[in-house]
Amino acid sequence: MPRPTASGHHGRVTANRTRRPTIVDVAAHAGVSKSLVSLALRGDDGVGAATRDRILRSAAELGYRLNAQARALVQGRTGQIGVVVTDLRNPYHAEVALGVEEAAESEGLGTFLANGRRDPARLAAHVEAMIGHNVEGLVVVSSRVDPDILAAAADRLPVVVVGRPETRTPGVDSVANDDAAGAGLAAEHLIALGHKDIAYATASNRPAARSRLLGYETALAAAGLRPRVHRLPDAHRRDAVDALLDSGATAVMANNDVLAVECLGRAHERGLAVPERLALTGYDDTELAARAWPRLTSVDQHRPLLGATALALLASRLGGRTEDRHEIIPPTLVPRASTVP
Amino acid sequence: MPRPTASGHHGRVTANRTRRPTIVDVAAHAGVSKSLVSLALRGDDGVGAATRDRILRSAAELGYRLNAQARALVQGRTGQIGVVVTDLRNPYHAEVALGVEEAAESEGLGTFLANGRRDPARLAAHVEAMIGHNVEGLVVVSSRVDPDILAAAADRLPVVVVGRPETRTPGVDSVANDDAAGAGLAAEHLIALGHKDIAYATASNRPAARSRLLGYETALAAAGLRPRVHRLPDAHRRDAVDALLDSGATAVMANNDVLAVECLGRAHERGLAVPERLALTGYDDTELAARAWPRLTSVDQHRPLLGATALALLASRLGGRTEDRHEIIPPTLVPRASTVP
DNA sequence: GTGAAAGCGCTAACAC
DNA sequence: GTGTTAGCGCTTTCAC
Repeated sequence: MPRPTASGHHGRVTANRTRRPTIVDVAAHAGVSKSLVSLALRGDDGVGAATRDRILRSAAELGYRLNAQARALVQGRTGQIGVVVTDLRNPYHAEVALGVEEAAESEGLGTFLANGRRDPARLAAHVEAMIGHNVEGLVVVSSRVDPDILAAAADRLPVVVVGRPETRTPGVDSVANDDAAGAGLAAEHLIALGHKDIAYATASNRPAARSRLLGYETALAAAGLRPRVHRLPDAHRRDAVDALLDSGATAVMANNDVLAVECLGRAHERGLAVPERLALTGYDDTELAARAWPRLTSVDQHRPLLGATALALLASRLGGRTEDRHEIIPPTLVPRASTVP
Repeated sequence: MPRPTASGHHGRVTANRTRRPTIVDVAAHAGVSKSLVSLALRGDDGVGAATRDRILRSAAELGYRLNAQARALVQGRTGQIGVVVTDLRNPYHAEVALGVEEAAESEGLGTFLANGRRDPARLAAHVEAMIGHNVEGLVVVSSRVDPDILAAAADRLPVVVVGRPETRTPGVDSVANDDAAGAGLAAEHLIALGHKDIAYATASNRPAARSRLLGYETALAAAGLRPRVHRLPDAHRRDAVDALLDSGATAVMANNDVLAVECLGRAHERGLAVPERLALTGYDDTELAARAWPRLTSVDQHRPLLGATALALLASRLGGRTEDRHEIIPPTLVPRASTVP
């Protein structure tokens, strides 16, 4: 196949795009061999200063850009890690990803981000695609990826899951917030404020929700109080919230901020003063909590730290660790006006 | 360099990772040539059924995965597009990206996502990195990328900006919400409700904010009302909001939902009934608006559509279009309880 | 200092 | 049907 004749044209603001220049083009332009170009571009000394300048000038003039894939192919490494998240619309995931990115950046690693959009099949496909793109490690910010997929991935590269999957996968590290402790903090906070009738509201029954429930029950038991759990399913949410508000509880711990804010809105509509008649706590410390009125007491899982920890686990695997690790990050209570008048 | 001896081991749940198998390994395992493996894996007919089965079985057994980079190198295309956003923590960006992704997926294109974290230098670096990874098109969900960077990128591949940059860059397509129309909708809504004293609140003076202001002023002028603009800088926000609430306005249009929710909270604190004493509108129709109390009237820019439109522009450039296009998406008013009792 | 040559994993043209 | 070969853009010995 004859090589397409390189046109002399290389306009900057032209729709007339030319073939992407390679080091061979730069070499020809500068009148040297292609290996010299490679060395010069990477700043290797062992290239004369004059030659190097000439090469760099040629590269700039031609608009040369390194082809990362070609380099990765020969070097056998890409310097990239993959981050696959359940749903980027959820700021929780976005902030964990942020933590991963920042930590990766300071390790000199790039990040490919993929969004599963809540579809397990798509999540699995993204995991596979990441491996296909030769990432050097994978952070899965999701509790919905099939363990088989994770195991297969972990057979090729370090994999760490952020969150609480239904089961742990051998060979896969994990990082999670200490849900039981977080719920305990919120419960103890309410108990300390003198509440005797504290209800727990959740829409989910997944591992994280179960752990939080456990923390709630433990704290109440320790104070000799009776736990009371309300399921708030997506359907009939309104009725379930009303039932909760009518239950006589003076405080409600919600499994997350969205649920809490929903209860808050309904309390307003029914004229229930918050926190005087009803104290409310959320979980996650999202923007929603910080901007609700009254501002919502919540539990901060330290999302960026979750992400940074995930990257640290990846790094230590890359450094040779072989035994599995499961990190638990202690959360923090953020008291606000929804509990403290 | 002698090739590392391929160990026979290929355990699934072992930390003992082996060299990644290539088509050569699969070929050896199946007792055929590597080209036959390549054909079989891509489902080319011209491979006997029995042979193909044997090859596929070998591939599965070895845990073979296609090396996307190697394929891209030889094919000259990656089938990937790049999406670079200002800040993924902002759900606006996340949802635009979502729209791009979905549209790309249905075109058979994969997506690399990169997060600029509000840093123009990092945004620029991501744009460059995307080109290095040989994406076939680039969507920049940001109004902060230097025009020179965009121009240089557009010289190599199709580039479309979502949002309102300070200046348009020749060779770069764009998609934006019709800010003036959106602000007009909100203003007309308030005017129709009988408000005579409508203030406009903004913290920004960037192009999008300026367009919204223009739409506001135009609508008020048409109704013979006097416009009144309040700047709410990040510093002294509280005082500025108080001044706004004390100004005698019966309605406030905020430049975005965050600002609106801030005014809303302060109104609650000062006992101003919303919407009876003060009507409020936001912009963006974020989750914040939908969950505030009372629920906030806002303007929906149709974020996923912005993203999908960006991808359509990319696709038509890839199809050969050379003249620039600038799409404007009409927004929609979402009336809620913060204006309508 | 500089250049020639081999090879990363894959595809595609062409022979057998 | 099947195998051989060249080559994508780059890095990396190894000679000169």
